[in-house]
Amino acid sequence: MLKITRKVEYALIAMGHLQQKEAGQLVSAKEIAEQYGIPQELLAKTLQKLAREKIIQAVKGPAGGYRIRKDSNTINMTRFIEILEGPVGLMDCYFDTNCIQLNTCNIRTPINRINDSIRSMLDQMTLADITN
Amino acid sequence: MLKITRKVEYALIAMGHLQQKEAGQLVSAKEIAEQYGIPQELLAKTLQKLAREKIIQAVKGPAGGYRIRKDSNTINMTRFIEILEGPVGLMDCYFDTNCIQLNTCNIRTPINRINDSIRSMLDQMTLADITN
DNA sequence: AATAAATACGACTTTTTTAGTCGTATATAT
DNA sequence: ATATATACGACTAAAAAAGTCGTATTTATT
Repeated sequence: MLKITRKVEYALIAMGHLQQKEAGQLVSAKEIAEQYGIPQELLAKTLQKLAREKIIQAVKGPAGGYRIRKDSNTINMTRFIEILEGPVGLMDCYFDTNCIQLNTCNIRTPINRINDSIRSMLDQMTLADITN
Repeated sequence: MLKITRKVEYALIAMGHLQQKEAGQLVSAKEIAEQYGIPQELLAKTLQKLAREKIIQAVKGPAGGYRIRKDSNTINMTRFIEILEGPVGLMDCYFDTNCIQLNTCNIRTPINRINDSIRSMLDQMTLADITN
């Protein structure tokens, strides 16, 4: 429980790596995958998601790869995680109110308070806090 | 990600229910399961774990069931969750250092800082905060 | 123009985890 | 005795996560 998925783990490792490079320098998914011993295909798909959301920039073709964007370290962790995994919530009913037990449920409110706490913690944390 | 498991969810619902009863009153797993529409066997096993850890008290035989212990609402959430699910950590390496990538990993330290924050949040939160 | 190396992306399979079920033993009030 | 409750391990089913594959597209290099 409360585990981060590999997708996020790999993405953070990659962001950390990109951040160390000089501004504008491109690094391929292959290079990162080899260096950290993670599956290339999976990392690639993960980076593609980040590129779609403009967290990083992708360049095609040989000698292509990914590079950090200037403001990428201002991205907060809630956003980052949700790009890769979808909604961050201890229970589904934080977002989705289709639960049949909603009316009888006696813990929804307090659980969602915890949820708020975790989210606001992650909101206040930027990528730079992790990768620097 | 960051989801709570059903076991914990069911356990919290049950604790909330028990807390509402008068001190010393017994409630069976069956009764709780029926009232909240959750699988009886699963709830029973969950409550058994809590009983083993002295969070609640079990009484066998007809008219038996479970009751709250006087101090059960002073139990902190980290403890409660870990009784049911084992170690709370965003990554396994928070507890287990068998990861092959430990030396090349560039995110272990920062991730574990987040982990500490979440844990200390849960440490400071008692069952009473949830079930009252 | 051809080639090779990179991203893009959906479909698929495998593995792991979580959820739920079942059988059997034990205790105990009636 | 019997019925009803907890106790608990083994098993099965379902869901989620992890990983793989195939194919298309872009583009630097030759």
